[in-house]
Amino acid sequence: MTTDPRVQRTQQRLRQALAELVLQQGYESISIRELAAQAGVGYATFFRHYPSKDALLLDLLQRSIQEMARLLPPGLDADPAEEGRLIFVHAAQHQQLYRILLSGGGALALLEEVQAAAVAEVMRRFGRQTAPAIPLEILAHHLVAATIALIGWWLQHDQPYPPPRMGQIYAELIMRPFLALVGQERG
Amino acid sequence: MTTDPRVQRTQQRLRQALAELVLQQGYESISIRELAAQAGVGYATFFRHYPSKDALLLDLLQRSIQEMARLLPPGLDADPAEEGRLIFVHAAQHQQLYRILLSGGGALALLEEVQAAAVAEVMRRFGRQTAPAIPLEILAHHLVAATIALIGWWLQHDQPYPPPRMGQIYAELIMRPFLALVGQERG
DNA sequence: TGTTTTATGATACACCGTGTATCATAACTT
DNA sequence: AAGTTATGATACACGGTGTATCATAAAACA
Repeated sequence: MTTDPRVQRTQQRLRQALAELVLQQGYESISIRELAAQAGVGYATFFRHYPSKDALLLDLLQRSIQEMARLLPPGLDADPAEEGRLIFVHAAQHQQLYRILLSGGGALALLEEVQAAAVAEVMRRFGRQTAPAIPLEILAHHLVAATIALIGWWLQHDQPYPPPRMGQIYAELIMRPFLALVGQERG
Repeated sequence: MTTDPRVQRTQQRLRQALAELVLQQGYESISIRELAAQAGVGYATFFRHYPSKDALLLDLLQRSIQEMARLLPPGLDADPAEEGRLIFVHAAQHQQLYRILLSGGGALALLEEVQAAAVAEVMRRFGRQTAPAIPLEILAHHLVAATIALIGWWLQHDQPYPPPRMGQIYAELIMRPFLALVGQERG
C-alpha cells in the first residue's frame, strides 16, 4: 500500500480530471493526453498509475459505489422504501457517473464488474435464508439488474419523480417480490 | 437503390465476416483491416459501403431482427410459464444474435429501439387495466428490462437450466409480481 | 541535516488503426 | 462492343497508445 503523497495527489488529480472532462464532453472522446493535461500531469505519468482509461473510470466508479454501500448499512433491510430513497438520492448526486455506467459507453466491462460485486453482496446477505424456489443466484442477479434498470430509466427521463417516490416504487416493484421469493417471510 | 451484383456481394461478405469474427473474438477487438481480410475484400472498399464498424453491425443486426420478427408467433397471453418457455427457446435458437445485442458492442442504439418497442407493446397490452399504484410506464420498462436481463444471465452462463425451467422462473420472478402490480387480479 | 529512494515531467519513439486519395483493372450495364 | 462503375492495391496523413529514457524534484530515512 503506497502512502506517498505524490502518488495520492496524482491519482486524485486524474480522477478529478476525468470527472470534469466527462461532464464537458462525455467519456468516449476523451484521450489520455487530454486527461493528463486537464489533470496537470505528465502524459507518461498516467500509465504509471492506470493501465487504461477504463481502469481510471473503474476506480472512480468503485469509489462512488463504495460510498453508496456505506449509505446502505445492513440494518436498513427493515425499511426498503427508505433504502430505495437513499439509492436514488445518491444516484441523483452522482448522475454523470451513473449515466456513463448505464449507457454502457466504454464502461461495459465495468458495469459487469459492479454488477457481479453487487450480486455477491446480495448473496452474502441473503445466503442463509431457507432455500428459495428460484436459485439464489438468479434472484440476486435479478435484484441488481432491476435496480440498475430502474435507476437508468429515472435518469434518462430526467428524474420525473422525487427520490422518496422512487424509494416506494423500488420497495414495491423490486424489493417486496424479491423478499417474498427469497423466503424472507419465514424468518 | 443499387442492384449491382458486385455491391450486393461485397456487403454480404462484410456482414458474413463480421458475424464470423464476432463469434471468434468478440466485437471490440475487431479492426476494419481484419474485417476486410476475413471478407476477402480490399481495405478501402469497406469505407465505400459503411462509414464505420458500428454501421456494419447495425446493418447486420437489423436484418437479423427483421428475420426474427417474421418468425415470432402472434398473441399468446394465457400461460406466463409457457410464454416464458417460448422466449427462452427462441433466445437459445438465436443466441449469437442475442449475445451481440446484449453485449452492447456498438449496438446500444438498436437495443434501445428494441426495448422501446417492447415497452410500447406492454403498455398497449395492459393499458386498459385499473390504474396501478406504480406508473404503468415504469412497470412496462421494468418488465422488459428484467426479461432482457434474465435472458442475458442465462446466455452468459451457458444455459444452466432448460427453457421450461426458465419459463417457470420468468413466470414467478417477473410476470407474477408484474401482474399483481398492474391490477390484473381485478380483471 | 545530509543521503538515499522514488515519483514526476518532458521528450522521443515504435506501433497500430482510421479515413482519404489515386489509378489500373475487372466486372457489370446497355 | 463501348461506356460505366466497383474493386484491389497502395500510399499517405493523422491521431492515439504504450514504452523507454533521463534529469529533476519531492519524499523518506538516518
